[in-house]
Parts: sequence; C-alpha cells; structure tokens
Amino acid sequence: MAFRLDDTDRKILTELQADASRSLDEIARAVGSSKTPVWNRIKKMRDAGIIRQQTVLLDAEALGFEATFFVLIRTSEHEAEWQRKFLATLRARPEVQEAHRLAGDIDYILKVRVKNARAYDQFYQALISEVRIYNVTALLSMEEIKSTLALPL
Amino acid sequence: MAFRLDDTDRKILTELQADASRSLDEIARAVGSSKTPVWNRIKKMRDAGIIRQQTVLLDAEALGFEATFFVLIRTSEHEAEWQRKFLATLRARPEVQEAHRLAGDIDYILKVRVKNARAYDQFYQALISEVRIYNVTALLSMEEIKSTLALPL
DNA sequence: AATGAAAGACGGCGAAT
DNA sequence: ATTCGCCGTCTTTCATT
Repeated sequence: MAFRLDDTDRKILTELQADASRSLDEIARAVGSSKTPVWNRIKKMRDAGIIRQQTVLLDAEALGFEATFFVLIRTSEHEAEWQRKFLATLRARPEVQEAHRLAGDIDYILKVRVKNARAYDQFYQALISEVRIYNVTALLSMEEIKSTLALPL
Repeated sequence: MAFRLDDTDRKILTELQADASRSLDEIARAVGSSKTPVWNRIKKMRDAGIIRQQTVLLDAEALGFEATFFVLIRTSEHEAEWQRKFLATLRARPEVQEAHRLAGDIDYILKVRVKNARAYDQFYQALISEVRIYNVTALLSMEEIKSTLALPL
C-alpha cells in the first residue's frame, strides 16, 4: 500500500488538492514540468488509487445544512452481528459524514450533518431503534473554525 | 445566504459531488438536460459560492497518514485575545483537518491527521506550548468506517 | 523521462427560439 | 430557459530524443 512519491508527484498532488479545475498546462507550469510527464504521473497515481476521486466542495450552510453534531457512542455489545448491523446503518445514513471506530472507552465517533436540530433527533431516534447503544453524547458545533481535506505532503 | 435550488440544480450538484471529472455533456445527460443550461447553472452556483472548490480526494493511508485523532478540548480561558491566538494556531497547523467550537462543557473538537502517534505528540506539545488549555482528551481512530463530504440534496 | 506534434474531444459563449 | 452550433483550448496519445 505504501506508494513511493517523488518531489514532483507531491507538488502535483498539492496543486490538484488546491484546485483541480486547472488545465494540465497550468499544473505543469506550477510544478516546473510540462504536460505529458505530468499527465503520465497523474494517470499512474489514479491507477494506484492514490487519487481516489475528483469532486466539488459545496457550501453546506448555504444549502441549508445548518447543524453539525459530533456524536460519541459507547456500546455494551461487541458481537460481530451487532457490529455488522451498526456499520451498515451508518453507511446507509446520508447525514453521517464520518464514522470512526475508536480505541478507548468511547467506541465510536460520528460526524453528522443535518438541516436542523430536529433532523438530528430523527436520525438519533432511527439509530437507537435499529441497534442497541449503551450511551450517546452529542456535541453540537457552534462554529466551523476550519475544514479541509488537504494533506500536508 | 439561502440559495434557491430547483430540482435540476440539485441533480447537477449530486452528479458533481459523485464525480466532477466528467464532461459537461455527460453531466447533462445524467440530469436529463443539455450542455448550455447545465453550464449556466454551474456557473451561477459557482458565482454564488454554492460550489466552493474543485478538488481531488487522496488516499491518506497510502500516503502514509496512518493516524487520525479526534481531540476534545476544554479551556478555562474565554478572552478574545486567547481565542484569536488559539484559532490562528489551528488554522496554521496543517495536521488539523477540522476544528469546531462547541456548545456545552467541551469547548472545541479537532480532527487531526498525522503520519503516526509521534507526530501527534509533536502537534500536541506545540499546541499546549502556544496556548493555555485546561483539559485535552485524544480519541484515536482504529478504523475509518465512513468518510464523505457529499450532502444529501 | 521529457519534448513536440497532432487528432479529437470539450468548454465556453453567442445567437436564435 | 433551452437548443444549436461555432471556435479556441485542452486532453490524450504517439513518435522522437
């Protein structure tokens, strides 16, 4: 899984992360190379799965998604079947933007993005009706200070 | 800031979120329209800031970013100057992918992505040396179950 | 591994409906 | 607000060094 990047690869990824809408020529100029080699490198990284997806970042607030919750979950269940169902539920729910299994006494953390507090409650009710959960703490975000996916290469 | 989207706008955004590398013609076909109207709508949404950025999603693990922490922060300081400095620090630190100010007894949550536990410790030491913090809990992710930015439009 | 050329596809925009 | 269609630019490939 460890992919060897050289300096040029890293520069290309940095440029693409910052703005993937630019033309190959512009990217090439920015990294001090030219079209074809840059194109070949991008293709290689795409094929290797380093570059997963090309997408657009939307303004969630402007689209009416005004509430973000971080949800800390403790469970007493650790059977395979319970976990399978829990994960399937999380994956199926579009308001769940992130879900991680944790080390320590909190078992899972979710990031849930919804239109309002009511929509969160609906999600919460649906979740606990589908799987047994021992303890849930919801942290409500008041302000998104920073949000980026960019990796510091 | 509330932007009025119609059904076609929503479909376009859904398609772009799923794969922004496709041509205008393909997007247009997918949403049941044609090139120019789709182009005009995208331009409008771009200008309105609904579409913020076009970017690539990278495979963090394959690039050696193997540790993700969620960091819960309590502070006793609530002065403007302290907060200004704290936010500036978070924004300047590339390992901080997300930072939210919270309601409730936990004041802030961070998502921190680093190469390994050592790199996290370096971040932590740098953070507490720059600003006074009352209490920090770091939650280590064992498994990323889900990660998406897609909003359910 | 990089350059240059070249075909075809695509974006961007205007005119017309 | 959509269709058609044009032109210039860009992607993608290949031959060459």
